[in-house]
Amino acid sequence: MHSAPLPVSFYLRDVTQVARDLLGKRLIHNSPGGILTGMITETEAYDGHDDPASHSYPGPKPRNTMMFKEGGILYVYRSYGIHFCANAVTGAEGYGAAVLIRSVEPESGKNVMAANRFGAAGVGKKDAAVISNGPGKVCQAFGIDMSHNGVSLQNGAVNICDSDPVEDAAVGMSERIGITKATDRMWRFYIKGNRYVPKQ
DNA sequence: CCACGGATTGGCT
DNA sequence: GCCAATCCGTGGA
Repeated sequence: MHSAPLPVSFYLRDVTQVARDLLGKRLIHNSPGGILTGMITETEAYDGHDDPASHSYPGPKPRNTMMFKEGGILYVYRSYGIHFCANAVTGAEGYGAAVLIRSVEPESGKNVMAANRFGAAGVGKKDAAVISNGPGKVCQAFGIDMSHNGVSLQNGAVNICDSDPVEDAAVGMSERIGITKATDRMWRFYIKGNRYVPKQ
């Protein structure tokens, strides 16, 4: 029931393995509005070497600094000038890989998440499936922004805690969404049939 | 200094 | 299905 944050060693493995194993784990944000938790239902791997789609591909830059830290921290970036996307950094110091959290199934704090997404007046008036079924939506619902870039996932306000593994038969794989490079790699992982996972 | 475009989303045709 | 919104890192002049 009460599970511990995943240890740093969990993240010091191949990024595709971490992306797959993060399915079913619990994302937790002890936010100003209350404790928010949800089960990770969809991820994508971005490698530190030979992956043109990765932000780390051009090498260390001001924006991607956190990707090159040791695994087990959060990398947040602004997408299309409007949204934020959250990643779990993986690999050793200097490697430059991360797992994008694309969708989450809300567990605790659903009303706060709905308020974060739609405003207080929108709570209870929108289809729940649309609260966190995309990377920008996850960050908005969970109240994650650039202030969380680089925070530890073990002992800060944002954690990822252990939970029951998802069996192989329930894991779907596909090419990554929304990219134009290295589209041949099947580095998107999701829980089949989950209503918070789009494009199945 | 300036121009370009993206790991997205939601609204309109 | 198409496309605008909107920021800022990055790269070329």
